[in-house]
Amino acid sequence: MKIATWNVNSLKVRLPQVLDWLAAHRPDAICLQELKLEDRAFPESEIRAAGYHAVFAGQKTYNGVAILATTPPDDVAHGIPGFADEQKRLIAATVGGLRLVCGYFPNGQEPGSDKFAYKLAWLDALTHWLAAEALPKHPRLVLAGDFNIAPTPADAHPGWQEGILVSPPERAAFQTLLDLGLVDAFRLSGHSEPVYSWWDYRMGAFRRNFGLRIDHILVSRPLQSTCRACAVDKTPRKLERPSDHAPVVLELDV
DNA sequence: ATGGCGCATGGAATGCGA
Repeated sequence: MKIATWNVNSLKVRLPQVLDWLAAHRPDAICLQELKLEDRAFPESEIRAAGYHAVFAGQKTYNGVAILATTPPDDVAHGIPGFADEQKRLIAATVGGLRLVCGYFPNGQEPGSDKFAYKLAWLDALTHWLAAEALPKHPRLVLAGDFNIAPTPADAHPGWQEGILVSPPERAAFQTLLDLGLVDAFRLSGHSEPVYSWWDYRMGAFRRNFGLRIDHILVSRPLQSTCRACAVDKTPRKLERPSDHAPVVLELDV
C-alpha cells in the first residue's frame, strides 16, 4: 500500500498538479491539507474521474483537509472529539484496513502568541484523543499531514534553529506523540543528506534548500515492521505555481 | 533570512502562512 500526504496550499489552484501527481504515482490514499475552499467548491467530480473517492472538511479561505483513496473511505470522522474548533484541521477514515488520520496542525505564528497557545492546545487535544480513543480502537493507525513542527535539528536548515516550528514546546509535543507508540516513518531509514518538505516562496528558499521537514507520516507500532520506504518527492515543488510543500510518500507492505 | 512570495478576499489593500 502506498500512502501520501501533501499540503497543496489551495486545491483550486493546485488541482491540475494534484491530478497529474496522482496519475503518475497512484497512491492508494493521499491526505491533503490547506484546501482553502468550501465543501460545495470541492472538485469531487474531477477527483472521481481520476479514480479516487474523496472525503473532506473544508471552509472558506483557510485550512481544510481531505482524504482521497482508490477505495471508498469508511467510518469518516471530522475534528478532534471534545475539542471545540471552527477550523477544519482534522479528518479521519478507514482505508484498506488502516485508520488514516489527516491533520493540518496549527502554524502557531510565534512562540508566546495566542496562536501558539492554540497550537499547543490543539496538539494536547490530539494527543489525548489518540491515546484514549483512536489508538485503542484502531491499532493500525497512520497519522499524516502538515505537522508544522520540524522534530529535530536535522529537520531544519542550519539557519532556522530557533523560533516557530522548531521551538522546544513544539518539539516536546511531537515527542509526546511518539511516546504514544507512533513512529516517524521517515526516520526508519537512514538519510545522509538533509531532507525537507517545505520551502518558503520568498528569497529563493527552494533553490538554496532553505527548508524544513514539517510534513510527516507517523505509523502505530503494529505497522512499523511493514514500512518499506518513506520519501519526500521534491518534483512538484519545481513546477510553475507550486505549493510551498512537497508530497511525502510512504510504502507499506500491507 | 521575514523585507522580498503566493493565496484568498474582493475588486485595493490586507491577513495569513511557515
